Amino acid sequence: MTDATPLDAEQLAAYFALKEVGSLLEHAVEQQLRVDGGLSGPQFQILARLAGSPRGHLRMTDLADGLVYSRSALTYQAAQLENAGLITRAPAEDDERSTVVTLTPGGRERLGKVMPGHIEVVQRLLFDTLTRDDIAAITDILGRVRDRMRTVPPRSAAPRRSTGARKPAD
Amino acid sequence: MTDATPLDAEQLAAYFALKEVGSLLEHAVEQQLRVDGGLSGPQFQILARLAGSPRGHLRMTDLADGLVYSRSALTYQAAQLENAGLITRAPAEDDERSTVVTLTPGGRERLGKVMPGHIEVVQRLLFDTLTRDDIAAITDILGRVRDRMRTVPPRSAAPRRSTGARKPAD
DNA sequence: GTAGCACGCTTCGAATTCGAAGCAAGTAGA
DNA sequence: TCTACTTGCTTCGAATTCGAAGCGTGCTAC
Repeated sequence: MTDATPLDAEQLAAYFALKEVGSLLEHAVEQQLRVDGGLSGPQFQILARLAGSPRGHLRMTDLADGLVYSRSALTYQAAQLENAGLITRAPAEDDERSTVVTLTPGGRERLGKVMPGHIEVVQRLLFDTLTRDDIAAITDILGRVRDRMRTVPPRSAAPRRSTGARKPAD
Repeated sequence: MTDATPLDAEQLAAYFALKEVGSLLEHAVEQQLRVDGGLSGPQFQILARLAGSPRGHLRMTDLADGLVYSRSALTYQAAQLENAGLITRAPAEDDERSTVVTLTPGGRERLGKVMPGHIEVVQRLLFDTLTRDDIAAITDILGRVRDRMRTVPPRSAAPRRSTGARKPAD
């Protein structure tokens, strides 16, 4: 069904803009986090999610579901954060398999230290340029896209043409 | 969380939607590229930029400017692509310092092999959900944001505080 | 012409990512 | 209870990223 209809110019522009903005924003944010609080982007996300949860603790799986990282990367970062004293890890009481991650006071404090700068960067880079209508528009549009992405099957089916990938990357 | 002039709910939603969509799209695309043509995202970007340039060749610096990677990562990926026979590298004639990267026929072919699938994925994930108006809207909005981001100084310029008082995560 | 600085790219070591494989705990069916 | 499957997390090795340092080349002032 999808003919090789190339993306038209409008679409290409939208696609590139999306990718570029995402990357630039991410870079700027990571820079700020590192300078202000010695946190990496992933680490900040973990702490932020914990802070946002009712009791300041979540299972590893719950954490992973919200993030885009692999399980193993999460394990790695959790270990880093634990070493830094920002979180603790303990087996869940009701299920020995699960690991419950808890935000320590130190973790909460660190988060408080970087939040103002974080907000400032996002404000300056992203929202200073945008009107409320703009914000509403992209929230609506990207929200729909996100739901769609979470729904659509991961396309394990190869495309019809030139199956084979006959030359691995070497 | 604290109330230190936080982003309001609208802004937060927009911010998260942006980050999430960017990440999901990137992951999906990388998956497809690897399956269809054994290319990584960065590699694809390099080839695509070369293909889009008038003569199929660019200096390393020109390449780097368009991408978000560090110089060293670009060098690494260029070496990979050269080994795979998809590009060549040669010193520039007019400036011995510069390296000119050229797309080989093989590189062009490889690009042709992955493009249909690439387009399909982007179509399915991103544009099937969007109307033309949506597309125009995000192109306009994100285009403005991108220009802004490329312009605004990296924030170390204005507040020159904390020359050495920064504490790494340890 | 030559010293000094700027530029373009590469090399280096450390950190972080991923997927696959491994291990322990839970669950269901006999 | 025993066996097999599922689930949750960690470990492992390879690949990729980054910034700092290194090395030629080009430019400018003297």
